[in-house]
Amino acid sequence: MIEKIVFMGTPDFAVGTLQALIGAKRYRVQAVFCQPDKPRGRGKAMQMPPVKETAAEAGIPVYQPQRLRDPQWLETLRDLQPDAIVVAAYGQLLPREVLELPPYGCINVHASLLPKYRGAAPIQWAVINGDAESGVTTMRMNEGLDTGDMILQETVRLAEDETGGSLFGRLSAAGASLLLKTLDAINDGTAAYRPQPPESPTPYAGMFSKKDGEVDWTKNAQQIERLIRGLNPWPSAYTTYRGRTLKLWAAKAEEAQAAVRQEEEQETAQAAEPGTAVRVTKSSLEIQTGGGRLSVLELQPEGKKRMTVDAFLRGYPVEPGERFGA
RNA sequence: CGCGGGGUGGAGCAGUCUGGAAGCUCGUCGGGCUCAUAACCCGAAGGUCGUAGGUUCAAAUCCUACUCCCGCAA
Repeated sequence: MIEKIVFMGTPDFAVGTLQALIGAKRYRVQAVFCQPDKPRGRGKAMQMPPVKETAAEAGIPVYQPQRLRDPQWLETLRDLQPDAIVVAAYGQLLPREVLELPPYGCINVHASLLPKYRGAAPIQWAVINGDAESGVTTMRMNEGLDTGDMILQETVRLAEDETGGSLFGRLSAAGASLLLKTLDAINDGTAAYRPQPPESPTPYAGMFSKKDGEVDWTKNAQQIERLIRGLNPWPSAYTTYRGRTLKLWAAKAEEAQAAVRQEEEQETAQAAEPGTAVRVTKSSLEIQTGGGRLSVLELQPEGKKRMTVDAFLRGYPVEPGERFGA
C-alpha cells in the first residue's frame, strides 16, 4: 500500500502534481527533492525553484542535492522509507539504487503521449510539430530516459491557437490528476504496466535555449507560426529588425485564398525575399516567408514591452521591402 | 555590484548629445463630406516630460539619489 511518498520535481510543471499530492489526505508527502537554488533574474539573486516554494508553504522538508548520486542522499532516502517516489520534471537522472529503493518504485509523470517526445521539452515540440493531440503519461521509471513501463495515459486535443504556455497549463493539470489516479490504481491492484516500444517515433525532445527561437524566414509561414506558438511564452521566437532583437509573440500564417490576394502575391512574391515586409497597413504587417506570408499580430522590440502590431506600427513605421532577420 | 535598453496627453514613438514656447503617427470627443466606411476634410479636449533634490535667468534636455518596466546573460 502506497502511503508515504517522497516527491522529486523542480519547475512549475511539477507544482500542480505536488499540490495534488499534498491535498490528497490518503497520501503523505514526507519530503521534497528539487534542484539547488540558482542565481536567476536580472540582478543575480538566488531564486528557489517553484516546487521548493510550494513545499515550504506546506511545511514539508526540502532537500536540494547537487548530485543525487552522492551516497549521503541515498542514506537520506533510506531513512525516509518511502513507499513510492513520485517524479515530475526533476532534472536529474535517478541512479539505480534510488529507482529500486521504494517497494512500489518511482512513478513519473511525463507531458507527452509516450513513447513520443521523450526528454525535457515535450510540450513545445507537440505544438511546433502541429500535432492534433498530446497528453500526459504516467510510468514506472527504469534506468532509461522516459522509457519506463506506462501505467496511465490521458489525451488532450490541441486548439488551433494552442501555445506552449496554454498546453503547459492543461497538461500540468491533467498530469496532477492522472498521477493520483495512477497511485490509486496501484493501491487497488488495477494498475497495468505496459512496456514501451524501444524506439520513440520522435527525436529526443531536448531542452530549448534562447537560440532555438530565432525564426528562419525560409521556412513556410505555417511552420513559423507553430514555432512562435510553441515557444510562447518560453523561450519565445524572435527575429531582428533594424539591428535589434524583435520577439514574436503571436502571428498567423496567411492562406492565399482570395483571388485578390493571389494577384497581390504574384506582384510581390517573385521580388520578395523571405523576411521581407510585403504588405503593411495601419494595423497589419505581413512578412514574406519561404512559403506564404506570415501576418504578425503581437511582438516586442528589445527593451520594450510586448505590444500589438498596430501599436508597433505607430512608433515603428515599417516600409514594405524592409527586411526582418537580416 | 553581471551587460544593456527604457519610463514624454489613452497607445506607440521623436525630442535629450549642441538647455530657451510640448511634437509625430494613431485613438477619443464634436462637426462636415459620403449610399456608406476602419476612408477623407475641419475643429476640440487631454501631459506634474517616472520620483526627489541640485546647477542655471531658463531644465524633458546637464548633475546626484531613488523607483518602476524590459532585452541579454545565467
